[in-house]
Amino acid sequence: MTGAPRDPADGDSAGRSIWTRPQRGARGPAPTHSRDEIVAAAVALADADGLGAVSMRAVAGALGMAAGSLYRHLSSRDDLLDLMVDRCVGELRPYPADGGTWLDQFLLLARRQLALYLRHPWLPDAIARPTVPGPNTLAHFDACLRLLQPVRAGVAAKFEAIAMVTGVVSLFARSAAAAGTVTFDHVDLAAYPHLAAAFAEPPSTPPDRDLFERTLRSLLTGLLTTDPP
Amino acid sequence: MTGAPRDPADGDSAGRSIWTRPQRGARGPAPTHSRDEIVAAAVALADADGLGAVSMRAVAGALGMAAGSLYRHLSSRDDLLDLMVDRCVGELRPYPADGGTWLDQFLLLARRQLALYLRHPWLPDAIARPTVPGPNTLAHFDACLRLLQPVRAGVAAKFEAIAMVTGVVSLFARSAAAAGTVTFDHVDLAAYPHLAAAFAEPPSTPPDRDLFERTLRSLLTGLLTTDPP
DNA sequence: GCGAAACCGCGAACGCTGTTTGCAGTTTAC
DNA sequence: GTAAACTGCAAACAGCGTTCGCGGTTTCGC
Repeated sequence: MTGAPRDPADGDSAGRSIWTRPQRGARGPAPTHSRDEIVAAAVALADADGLGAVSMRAVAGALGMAAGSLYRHLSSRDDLLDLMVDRCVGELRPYPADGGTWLDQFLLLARRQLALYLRHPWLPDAIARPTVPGPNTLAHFDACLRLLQPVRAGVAAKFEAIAMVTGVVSLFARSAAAAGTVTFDHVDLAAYPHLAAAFAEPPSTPPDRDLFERTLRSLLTGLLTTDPP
Repeated sequence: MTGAPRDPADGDSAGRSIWTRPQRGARGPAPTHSRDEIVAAAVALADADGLGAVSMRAVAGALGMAAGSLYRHLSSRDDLLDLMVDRCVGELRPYPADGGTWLDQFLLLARRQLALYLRHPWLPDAIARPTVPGPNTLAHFDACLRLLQPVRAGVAAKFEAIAMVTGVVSLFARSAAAAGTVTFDHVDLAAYPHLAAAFAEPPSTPPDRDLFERTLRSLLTGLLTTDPP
């Protein structure tokens, strides 16, 4: 007979999130697949065909298990996405050690972040969702705060700056992924004189090789250096 | 008898998009609902309960029609979202007339954009999707290019700047909408010394009242003024 | 050692989604 | 006046996230 025992996948009423939930119970048989295996399979699926390809049935199928079985390890697909995000954010380790300007260090981390988002093009979308920060995300935040230690600004301003940098990196990653996607073909530009003029111009020089660095540099100095503590 | 006539909702093989498709045929009875009515109902739904509430059945239900009937006017839900975006972008009109620095003018437009995104919190998400630009979006682009006319920079750089501003405005809108949502409660901060120190500090002064303007100003000057043509 | 409790994986279901399709009924063109 | 074209509807389809009850397996307490 099976009663109504504690389901480890439950929210547990006290707000037990995926980060504090034990990976397996202490009583039953060992799970045939670990949580890490599941998350890794999901990340592989997302890397290959985007976030939309990460369906419970697809993830389960990739591991040779039934869709419903996933709910022994996770309580929802959102949980899975949170785990995927945190797993990939972990790839940012190790964080830059001290040495150099705080700005240079921060830009180095931002570059690594951009590379990460290009490696996992679905990450910006997954992060845009309301997310419960996991250990790796917290560690990343912590590292950012450490780099910003020499900056004389309030914590609120620092948090804003960190969030803004993450957002701008996402923008760069998205625009890089969407390069060549947007097309103005088959559009009658007669009603848009400035657009027409812009397209009539000879293709100007590509804006800048280091647009990324210049953008973030001006952004960070603007946000943090002129702000009184 | 009903053969296989040209379905106006078809992509039409020649890439006939939603923007070039006629609103109604020339032969049958008049549609009981116009395309604008449908889009308006969808926008109302999204404003009230988010993009997720914009299902074909919900939109159709709000207008007292069947779900399938929507496909007489649109060829997909993506089409509907494109129409919604362009409809709301139309609220940016009229665009700032000449008078003042180009930067001031551009910031004024950006402010209106931010207000728009706060009025329709789903807009950033709908815009993040790959989208076919509609007439209002094109007009907005055109207006941006007009404002940037006095700037000596290549068109590519201007396009980058416009996209970046739109993106940053989206970031501000999102962070404003998510204010108070993110919580670090019930998290063991022992392993994250800098995070712990940050929360231990007395709540510092709110970073800045005009963070928005300062950010965009430093961003735009960084992107456009130091760039050789 | 043994019973009971807890846990795992499975398969079938539920309600929801976007979309397609045949079927009237209505309007217009020729 | 007939035929073509169009509209709307109801039903269906595949896929989605999620739930539930079921045997089989492992571990705890005695």
